[in-house]
Amino acid sequence: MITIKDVAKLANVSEGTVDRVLHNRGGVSLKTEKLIKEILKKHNYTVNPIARALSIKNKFSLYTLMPNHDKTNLFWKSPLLGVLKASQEVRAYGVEVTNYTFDQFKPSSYLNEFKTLIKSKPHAVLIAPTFIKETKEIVNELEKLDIPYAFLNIDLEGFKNILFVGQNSYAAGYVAGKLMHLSCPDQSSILVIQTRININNYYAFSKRIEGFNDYFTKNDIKVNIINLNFDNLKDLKEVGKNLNSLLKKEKSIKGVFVPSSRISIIVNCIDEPLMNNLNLIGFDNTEPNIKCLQENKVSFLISQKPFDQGYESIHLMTDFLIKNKTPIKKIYSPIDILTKENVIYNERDKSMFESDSI
Amino acid sequence: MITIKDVAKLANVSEGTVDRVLHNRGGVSLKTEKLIKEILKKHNYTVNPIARALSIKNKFSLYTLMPNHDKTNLFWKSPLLGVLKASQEVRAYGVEVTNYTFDQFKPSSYLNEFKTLIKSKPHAVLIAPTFIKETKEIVNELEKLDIPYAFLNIDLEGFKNILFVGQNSYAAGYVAGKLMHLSCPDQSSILVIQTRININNYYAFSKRIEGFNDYFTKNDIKVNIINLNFDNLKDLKEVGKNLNSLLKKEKSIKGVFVPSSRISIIVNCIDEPLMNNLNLIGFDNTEPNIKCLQENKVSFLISQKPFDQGYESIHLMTDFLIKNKTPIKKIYSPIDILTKENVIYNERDKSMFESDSI
DNA sequence: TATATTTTCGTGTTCGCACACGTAGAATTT
DNA sequence: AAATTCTACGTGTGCGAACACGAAAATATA
Repeated sequence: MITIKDVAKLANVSEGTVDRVLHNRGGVSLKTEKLIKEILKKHNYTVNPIARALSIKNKFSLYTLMPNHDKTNLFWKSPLLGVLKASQEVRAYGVEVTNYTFDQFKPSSYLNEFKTLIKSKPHAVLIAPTFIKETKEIVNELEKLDIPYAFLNIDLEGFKNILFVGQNSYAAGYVAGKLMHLSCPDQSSILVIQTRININNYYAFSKRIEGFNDYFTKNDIKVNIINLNFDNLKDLKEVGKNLNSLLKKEKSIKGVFVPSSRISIIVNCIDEPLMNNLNLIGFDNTEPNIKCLQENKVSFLISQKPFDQGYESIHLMTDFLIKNKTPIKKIYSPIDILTKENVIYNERDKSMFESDSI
Repeated sequence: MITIKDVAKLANVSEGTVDRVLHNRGGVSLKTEKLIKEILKKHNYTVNPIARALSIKNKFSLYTLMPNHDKTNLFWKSPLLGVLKASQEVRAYGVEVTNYTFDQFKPSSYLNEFKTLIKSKPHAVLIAPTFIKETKEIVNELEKLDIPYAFLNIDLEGFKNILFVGQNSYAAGYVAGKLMHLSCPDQSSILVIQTRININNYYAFSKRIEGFNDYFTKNDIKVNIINLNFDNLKDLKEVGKNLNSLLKKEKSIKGVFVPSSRISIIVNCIDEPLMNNLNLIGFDNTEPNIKCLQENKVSFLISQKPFDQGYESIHLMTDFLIKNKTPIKKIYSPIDILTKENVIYNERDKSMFESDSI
């Protein structure tokens, strides 16, 4: 591994000159520049990222803004864990990550947290743009201040975010359609359950449903899709009543598709006897969802490596900050198909935490 | 982030003393040691891994030994790419990775390459233990020289390897069984094709078949499983003749399971008209296999993130070398279910190569 | 008490890179 | 010809940790 010093010696100049060429900071005559560049190429010099990181004194601040999580709302735990893990790793590179969370059902909370956050004048921001209208306002402010921003998990279009990390919702829904088709006999009815509790990032859910439906139409498969909306998932008794009576009435329903991470809640509303001939497909590997898989209550979960989403975002943003390297604009997460049999091999948040690998 | 210098100032000692305490190298009086330890804990000091890496002069050599790849044999390309990518990253940490490959059909090649490799007295070795007998010999030598070793992709039991990174073959086969069950109507016959060309790491393949069969027996599903062996996959015409005549004769065959990465070769042997009502399931996301998926010739591929296997092994071994950190003994790769619809989102070898992220 | 031996600790250098600062000599202006 | 920029480069310092060397302090031995 050749160093700047070595190059300098070879070119008969000082290290400073080589450095100037490397960062084309000017002040080098054309011929020495050419000579140095040749030597660099010949020995294919690469910076020692370690030394570089050590010597950079600039400290960067990176702020994240995503929904919080609690018992009933576990999805956002994973991205946060990924972010935290990556934060440890990039700290030594002079990047300080600070996390803000908001109530995902309150646009005002989203906006308020942002307003607090922005006071610290961050060098970059990573947000889960849960509400469209408020995101516009936020982005406006960011662009005014010339602060680069990236989107996590939710892929809003029409913004100048430098990066999106998350799943292609349409494709994920399409895969769900295929799995549903595989699980259900022909001519079945399929129930698609939306929960208005998520009117917020409605966009992703409707894309999933669009993909789901398209699978059947594009492949010319005849099914009867029944849409069901619940305004309030908190009132589980009410939900259960409606759901069970519908299932009793429509015996042709063989599949239930829940395009959100809340399938475990739905499962708990359905009477045991009705579950027997039902194939349920949902999203996301939250703990209760995984439990449903393992107890044979859910056939498939579509997952998206949320931990990795958080983890990778931070690393890519760090690269952007310390190397001025613009990332690929969209990083699509895998569309993982989880079953009872493979779910335990899918993710390992914990082991990643034990090993503070490089 | 508190530094050694800071701690030294707080304790009224020099940096050297703090360093001695940190590495308990002795030569520090009990009371100063106690004082320093208290300060370390109070400000919860953590080493700056960057600075540490820079100052460590020890160079470690890490050797890998895995099968080579060519057009007909693509599987081992991915782990190698992962290894190469990780090698770049750990180089700055003073770990030099050198790769040796062998002909996966020649035990002698395996052994010979090892014998060349071992002459360099590596600090650690990562091998894909393709042949059991020869592996015993190799391990013997390694243990005599006190060189730690890890297994990549193939999980041989009864050895003192510090690490295994790869898939649980039994579980992967079990998942394949489930998918086959989903795809085929009840009472079908299912063809399981083994290729003796792989008698070598036969172990993994037989585990996959065991898992596959167990899925049906444990779930009380009646199928008729037909086993077929081909001694020589090179003579494709011969293979095609046998295969096609069997398929023509046994109309009940609705599924074909190939527990190796060679399903694309099998696909190319089957006559188009016979493909129609056939569900094929194979292993590994090699380029030809992916093509088969996309052309609707194969229903599912079970994959195992081979790139990541290589990538992670190197990082874990590096941790082991430079931090004396013994990794978790077995790192199981995900059992990815690939379909036409989700395959493009599954892996991104290339993008990982573009971004030389930290 | 004087000398020898440990124990305990400070100093200085090194790793590779980034960057502020300084300066010799060339080029230009007056 | 003197005074002034400019150009092109060298020097020095710092980042945080590791470690070798050796000095001072503490203890042991005579």
